[in-house]
Amino acid sequence: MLWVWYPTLMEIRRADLIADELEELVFAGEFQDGDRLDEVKLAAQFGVSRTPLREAFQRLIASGMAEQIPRRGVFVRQPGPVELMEMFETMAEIEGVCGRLAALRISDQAIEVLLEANKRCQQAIDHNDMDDYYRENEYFHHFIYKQSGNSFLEQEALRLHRRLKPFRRHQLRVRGRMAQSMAEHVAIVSALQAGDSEAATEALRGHVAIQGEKFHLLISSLKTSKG
Amino acid sequence: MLWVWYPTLMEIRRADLIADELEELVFAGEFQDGDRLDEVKLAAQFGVSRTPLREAFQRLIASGMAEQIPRRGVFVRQPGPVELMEMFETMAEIEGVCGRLAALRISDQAIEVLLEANKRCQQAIDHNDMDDYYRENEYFHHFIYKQSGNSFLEQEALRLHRRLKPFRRHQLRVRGRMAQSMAEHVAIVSALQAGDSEAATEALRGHVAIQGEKFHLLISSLKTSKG
DNA sequence: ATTGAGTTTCTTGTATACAAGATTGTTGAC
DNA sequence: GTCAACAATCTTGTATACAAGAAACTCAAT
Repeated sequence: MLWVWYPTLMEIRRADLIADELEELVFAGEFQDGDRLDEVKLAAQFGVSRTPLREAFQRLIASGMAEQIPRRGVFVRQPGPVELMEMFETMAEIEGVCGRLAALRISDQAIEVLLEANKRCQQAIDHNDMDDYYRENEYFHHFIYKQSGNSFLEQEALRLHRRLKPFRRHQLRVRGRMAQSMAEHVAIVSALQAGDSEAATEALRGHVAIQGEKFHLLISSLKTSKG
Repeated sequence: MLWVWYPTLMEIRRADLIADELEELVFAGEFQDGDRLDEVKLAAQFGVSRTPLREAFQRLIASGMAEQIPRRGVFVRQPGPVELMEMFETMAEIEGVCGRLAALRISDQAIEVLLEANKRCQQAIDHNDMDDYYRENEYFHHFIYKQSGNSFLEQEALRLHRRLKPFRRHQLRVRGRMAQSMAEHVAIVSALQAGDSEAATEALRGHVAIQGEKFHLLISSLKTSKG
């Protein structure tokens, strides 16, 4: 027998909603590294019982945002400077890989899309609209992940990209960073257009890695992300 | 006040044990793609209530081994041929990255360790001991992940390596594969020793990618993994 | 004041109870 | 026989109850 499944409200599970909210809270720096996630307090806060909370915890644990010690509790794990550097380096390498594969597989049509995206990035710079630039930049990168032609890799890249989001947010404030970033984008598209996988790898790796290299900026963003 | 924490039995949580067992069952091919994980049946099977099971499910879901449809249930997701190819390609690229960074950072002492590991690999070949070779090969790769000097990347590599384990298992049975694999190992160590990041990347990428290229073998291993 | 055994309280892990959506089965109209 | 409405049943999602380990507290001995 056959029936229809309406993909209307996919999230009727409070546990999922709570997991989302908790992730936001951790990203927003509402918790210090090592803070215990108090089941009872949070249950009261969210107006639910402990059950859905504990399911939500498992999601945070699996994504590395929290750690569970049996019979002790669940503790949030904020990445320290070293781990952050490692995460940025990994992101840079993975983006490099996406670029490599994209250079081998991208279509002319997709190149056009990237050129359009870059045009919008340039407009954002012209208007000095940082939020807009951030949005367009994100689109640019996500689109390249997709052009790797490997949706598994794409998902992994998206996952890490999302995890690093809160630490990348303030990077564009650095004087002249937007313009530099834009120039790198142009170089990236050129490499992709030329089908030069080497150049695409290097361009993307460098483009992302630069964000991880400002050690003091990272640390300060860590310290100020709370307020 | 201070107290001591004995890291004796870390897993007193039945939920964690069950998650491990479920992962094993999925890896072992006990479930078909799309099979529903029946809470009540499994609860009876494991001799626990639904609660720990549902927590275990979240772990499978987070690792992509199962999918949850609200109000419908949790369904196992076995990768099809296409996704498997993508996962192997991603693994190859990530190992390439590990090799690249390792070439830049590996110590002479670590090189010695790899040479020793290769010696043991060769012995396994001489004795035609496939299990032993498999074990030594795994050690070899894990050790290279570590030499990337990036423990975040290392963890990601380990995660994917583990996820692909069931599909790599039968690869060594291919005629002459062990010897070829061994030769590649030698080339990899040479590249690392020379500090040649390019060569190390290529060598590792090729070494892993070869496993994903036997499309029919993968498919057949998919079909026969059940029996 | 410090230590440590014994006790109390708190928290987690699991079982069970209950509510609501999803599936299946039945019945009657056509 | 097909289909639709309705009812019965099953399954999931959440709340609550209970058991046991961990942390905090008490208080006597030194």
